[in-house]
Amino acid sequence: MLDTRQLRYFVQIVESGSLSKASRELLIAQPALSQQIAKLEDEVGKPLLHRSSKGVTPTENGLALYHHARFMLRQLDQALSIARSDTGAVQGMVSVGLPATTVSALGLHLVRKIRQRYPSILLNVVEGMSGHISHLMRLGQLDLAVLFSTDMSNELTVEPLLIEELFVLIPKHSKLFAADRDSITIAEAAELPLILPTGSHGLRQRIAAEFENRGLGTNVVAEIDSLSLLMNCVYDDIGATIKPMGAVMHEGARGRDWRCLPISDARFRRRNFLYSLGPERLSTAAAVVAGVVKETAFELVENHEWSGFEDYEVLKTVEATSVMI
Amino acid sequence: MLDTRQLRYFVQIVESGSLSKASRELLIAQPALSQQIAKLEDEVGKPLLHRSSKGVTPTENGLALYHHARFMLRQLDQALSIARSDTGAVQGMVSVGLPATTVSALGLHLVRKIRQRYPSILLNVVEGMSGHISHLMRLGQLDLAVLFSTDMSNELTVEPLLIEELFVLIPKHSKLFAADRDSITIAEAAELPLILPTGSHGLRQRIAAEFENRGLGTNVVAEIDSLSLLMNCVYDDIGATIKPMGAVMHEGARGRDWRCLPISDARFRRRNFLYSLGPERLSTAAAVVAGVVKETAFELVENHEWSGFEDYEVLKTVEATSVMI
DNA sequence: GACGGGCTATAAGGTGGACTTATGGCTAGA
DNA sequence: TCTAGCCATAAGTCCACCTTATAGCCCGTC
Repeated sequence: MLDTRQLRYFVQIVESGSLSKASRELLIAQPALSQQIAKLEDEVGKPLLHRSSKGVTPTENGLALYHHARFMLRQLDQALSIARSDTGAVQGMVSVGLPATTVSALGLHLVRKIRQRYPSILLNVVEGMSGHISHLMRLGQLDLAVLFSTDMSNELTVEPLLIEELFVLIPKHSKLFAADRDSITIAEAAELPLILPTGSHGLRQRIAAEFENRGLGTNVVAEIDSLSLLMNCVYDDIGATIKPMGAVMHEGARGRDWRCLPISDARFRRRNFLYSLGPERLSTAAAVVAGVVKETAFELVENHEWSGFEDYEVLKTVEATSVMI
Repeated sequence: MLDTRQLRYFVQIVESGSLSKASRELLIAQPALSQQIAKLEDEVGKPLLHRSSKGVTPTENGLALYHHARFMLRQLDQALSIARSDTGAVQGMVSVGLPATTVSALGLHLVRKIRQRYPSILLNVVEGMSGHISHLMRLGQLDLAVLFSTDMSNELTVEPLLIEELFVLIPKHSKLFAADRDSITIAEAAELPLILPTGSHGLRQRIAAEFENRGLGTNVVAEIDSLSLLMNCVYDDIGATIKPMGAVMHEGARGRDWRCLPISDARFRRRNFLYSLGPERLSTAAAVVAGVVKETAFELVENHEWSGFEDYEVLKTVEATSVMI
């Protein structure tokens, strides 16, 4: 377990460029520094410094640790001053876990709003696959998370956020599907080469299950867990994918055009839920951020700039072709 | 100085809701925890826990520290794994200091590019007034910074980035200046009520100096160091301000319209420079980010979506009315 | 009301980690 | 060759963090 003292010493050594100089600046004997650095290197398992008669320079591993250590020491100062402040202001660190498509759909608007309304809130957005986000939420490492099911711990609060529809996504220039079609059947989708998340992921499993239920196979040509890499591969026409609109919302700005084909006979939909820590552990700042998340989601639904986002309440009247995933 | 062990104990206590339960989970005697928490409270100077016979709950200050501590403990794990990794990949933490208007002009594009091209780079964007950014750069707490002058330490590398023009900014609905005018003279600007940064800031001083050189006073009605607050006040028609285009670049998305009046007889321009740590301390990741910063700036200049950004090289042929601030 | 169990705080003692001084080996420059 | 600067290792000291012991408060059950 890294220790702040070790990090402080290490940063000073890298900046002084020498153990003896650092020892003078820290007012500590040089052999103590030598021992502490040796101990740190043992703990990391790699050499962190090149030693010479002219002093020390960091190795690549040492340099990586140096930059990280510097950031963290700054965070420690911030933590102290925030913990010391008079309460009442809406401030502090709030950690929000968002799946990648949700980051694309909501992230930028959320960050803007928090920044402009609550400049004292330090917003930490953690992006990951939903399995990973739910793991972090369970570990108590997040204040808020957007997830797709309601099977989580009783200690967390959960409320519905929105419903998103899934589309078959291919690049505009794709040869995989007739250019004049603006929707696709589920049987046609099953015939396409598909790029999906790996088999352990919820979305993948439920799509596969729906295909099976209709006697269709899945023609998965690649399994990729990184949204940006997955979208890059799809754009190379390696295969199609099935994702909510969030996956392409900022692709236009990158000069990439997409076709988003609704599945006409089986409209795949996915519920989004907002999880938060229970009230006794939820900070004022996190409660505020939760409100802004909900507001941002509401605006996404209401302004209709992008299709495929629906209010959670509206879908109480269920379409015959709707498939909840 | 906060210590990681203290933070680890504190987080576990808050999550267990009791010192005795936390001591069992950490495999440490309860009195040791009691002493460490008392010590932490001494250091912070505020109570962090409410004690009762049923256990403990965090105070507001305790809750703020809890969330911050959790984030930092996660960062420690990340630091360890990054320091342990085999080198060669472009990864690690990179800290970039950007003034507020530069964040507006470049920040979102920069973050997008880094995220998509180098997902292993953890980009830490530090926003502040340029005085503060240059202070952090001098302290060695940043890898890169965008600043407006070249009078910094010899140990840093500096290169020109772009030139931005300053405009008198008022809301579209403003009564401060005739609605049919699309430029303003410097004498007219001096007559306006102005909201500027405080007197110690470079921009403020240079604007005041240019006014004085022409026998004009400055009619400053407010001094505000926060760009968002300053822009809010300007939008309330309290006064005008003088800023680069970056100050309004994302205001349209908030439903706020602005008039950006070039000063016709004294075109205020400001050079932007990119500072970086010297080569022996610049990580591969930071060098990569520097390249992306330059690329993003270049695109801003080239695509002409916003006026007032010029390539550094082009302005070697100097306009008669140009005033370098 | 008595008892037991749970809670946190304080005191006192022990020990190992973090410091110190001492020393040695290596390199570079005059 | 000598001097100065560098980092590493050894041995000794001391103090911070742990331990056990104890006390006080509370709540629930009988």
